[in-house]
Order: sequence, then C-alpha cells, then structure tokens
Amino acid sequence: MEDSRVIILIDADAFFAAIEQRDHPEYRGKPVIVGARPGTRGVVSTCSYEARKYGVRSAMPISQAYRLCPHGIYLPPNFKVYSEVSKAMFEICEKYTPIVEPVSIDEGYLDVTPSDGVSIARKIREEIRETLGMTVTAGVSYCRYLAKMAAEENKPDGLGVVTRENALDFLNDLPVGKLPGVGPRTVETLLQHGVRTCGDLRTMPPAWFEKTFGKFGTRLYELAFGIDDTPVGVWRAAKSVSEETTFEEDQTDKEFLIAVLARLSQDVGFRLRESRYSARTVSIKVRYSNFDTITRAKSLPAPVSSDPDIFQAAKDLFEKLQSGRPVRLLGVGASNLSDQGVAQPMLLGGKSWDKASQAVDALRKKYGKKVINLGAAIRK
DNA sequence: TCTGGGGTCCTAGGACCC
DNA sequence: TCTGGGGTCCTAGGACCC
Repeated sequence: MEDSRVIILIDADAFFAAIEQRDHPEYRGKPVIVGARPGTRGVVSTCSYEARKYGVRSAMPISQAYRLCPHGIYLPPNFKVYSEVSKAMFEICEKYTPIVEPVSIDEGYLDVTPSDGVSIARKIREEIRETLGMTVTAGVSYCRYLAKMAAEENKPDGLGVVTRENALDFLNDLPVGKLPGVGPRTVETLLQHGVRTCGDLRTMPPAWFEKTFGKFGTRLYELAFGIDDTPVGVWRAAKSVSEETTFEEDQTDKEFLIAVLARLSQDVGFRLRESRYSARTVSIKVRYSNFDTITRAKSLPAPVSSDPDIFQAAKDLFEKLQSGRPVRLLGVGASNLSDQGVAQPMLLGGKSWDKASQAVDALRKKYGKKVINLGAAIRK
C-alpha cells in the first residue's frame, strides 16, 4: 500500500426518505417512513430525520414504528427511482476519480490520492445537492474505516475529516461498537473485559487481542490504532446468490411451500444465468414460527444454473426435513459459483430446456419476473 | 414489540485421503 | 492394544453489514 492515501466516503442522508421528500414537497419537514406496509411483517428501510425524533430507526419492525409514530407518512420503496438517483450520484463521484467503489445503493468509497480530499468532498457534496436535490455526508481520511467513521460522526449533511495526526484522539472516546465489524455480541464481550471505548482498547496488551478474538483480534488491534490497508475499488466476484421470502402468516401446507420453493428457485436461476454464473451448491433456508432458523445445503457433482436443477435440489433438501412445523420464511440460495457460463442442464433431456429457459429469461427481462412460472410455482 | 432481504466472512466438526 | 498428522471438502451456524 502506498505511503499515504486520500480516501473519501460518500453516504447519502436518509436516502430513500430524502428522495421521497424531494419528489413530493408535501412530505418535506414530516416524518417519512419508507418500508413495509404498517400492519404487516416487515421492517423500516429508511426514515427521515423527522421520523427519527420519534425513535423510529432503520430495520425496526414496522409495527413498532407505527406505534412510535402513528401519524407518520408510510411509503413503499420505489427501487427503480432510487437506483437511478444512485447511478447519478456515483457518476458525479466518477468525475473526480476513476476509483469509485459503491458499497450499497447509497454509499461508496473514493480513492482520490494524492489530491486534496477535503476540497473534493466539498465539491461532490455541492454538486450532488445542486443536481440531485439531496444531501450527502462525506468522511475524509487516510484509510477506509476512518473515512467511514468520520462521516458517521457528522451526519447528516456534514463533512468529517480524520488525519493521521488526530486519528487516536478521534477514536479515544468513541464506543467500540462504532468500529466496523464490532456488533452487539462483540461489544458485550469487550464490556466483560472492561473495554468500553476505542481508547480503552488501546490499553490492552497486544497478545490479548488474538487470544480473545482469534483472527478478528488482529483486525481489532489495528482498528484501535488507526491502521487499515484495505484498498478501494477492487472488484470482487459474487460468492452467492439467494432469494427468500417471509410469509404474512406462518405456513404449514407442504404443497404451497414446495410451490414457493419453485418460485424462489426460478428467481435464483434467472439471476444466475443473467450474470453467467453456475452453482455447485444449492441451499435452502427455513425459519419457523419461533424464529429458529436452519439452513441445509447440498453440493452437486456438477455446476447447475437451470430452474429445474436448482428446484430439484431445493426440494430434496426440504423434503428431508420432514417437520410439519409452521414456516415463517423460506429461502433458496446458490453458492460455489463458477464463471463458465450457463451449465448444461441435467434434467428434461438437455438441450430443449436450455432453449426454453432462454426464451423465458428473455420474457422475464422484458416484462418482469412474474410473467412465467415453473409448473410447481403456478399454484398459489 | 416481534423481528426483511441480500450479502460476506469465520469457525468448528466430520468425512475422507495419503 | 493403541493408535500419527496433515490436507481438503463439505455442512451448519453465527456475527455482522447495508
């Protein structure tokens, strides 16, 4: 890694909610909550800062949000619009550096070495405000995680800077849970060792880190001391593709569940073929009414990508479970991906399925994924 | 109060092979 | 009767992130 890098994190403020407020002036200044419909099993995707005043947060059950803020404006997400705005946002970033790494729809890292990160961050914030009518928060630092944390501490509509000189001061009083990769479980363990802040972390003996946290301990040590060499902008191939669905009411009807499995298999297959992957491992995920969640996986002799091949494996796995317990969520996944294009189908006598499958995919691409279904998926 | 959907990475144990 | 060590692949679960 070069001696000193200049990294910027751009993070759109309350992204989905902000776009809704931009496009609907009557929503401005009001608590806007984008996510599931109130009264359903679902969560908040994003909410405006007005809604946060009531305690509403991302990922909160929508029913809880509704209790906290019954007069809020509840909206379903409009991903098509958000994707377009996202694309425009990253195009603006690309005017300033070719090294742009989107990490999600509303957030991305830039490497602008050796330019002045603060002045570029200012320009990008300005340009996004002017042309897209929304605000972003930027963080500037010499490494990724500190750029991220700098932004985090300056939300919304802010700009934070962490230099090598002030990195340890910046970290000192921050709770360990603000470090990337340190979630509730790790916070709990750290607390038991008397560690609450990033400053506390630095008082621990070096050997303690690996002893307590294994491989992650080494990373934790580096995070405590402002060290992070992770590069920006390295493309990584997908490792898995999956689809899952939670039912409004727990389901026990096996025929119905199998039909859902078929639909999920089709959706996974479609995405696999679309990105020219095939998969050697197919897995299912089942969540029961008490939230117990199990996964079952099956590795096949050869990679697959056709709907019936995926469905057959998923169905086999499901039937082996033999439990009549009510099901809350069902999922199908494909992993062990390889790049060698579309695999030879094992079922339905080879070639014919291939052709049919291509025709179906073309239709799905054109009209959306609901147009055509595999036999078992049609029954609703 | 009831907990989405899409991912990544890590760990641990068992099977199997040399 | 007691009994290796290493490597790889696979499965299942868990923590975490957006």
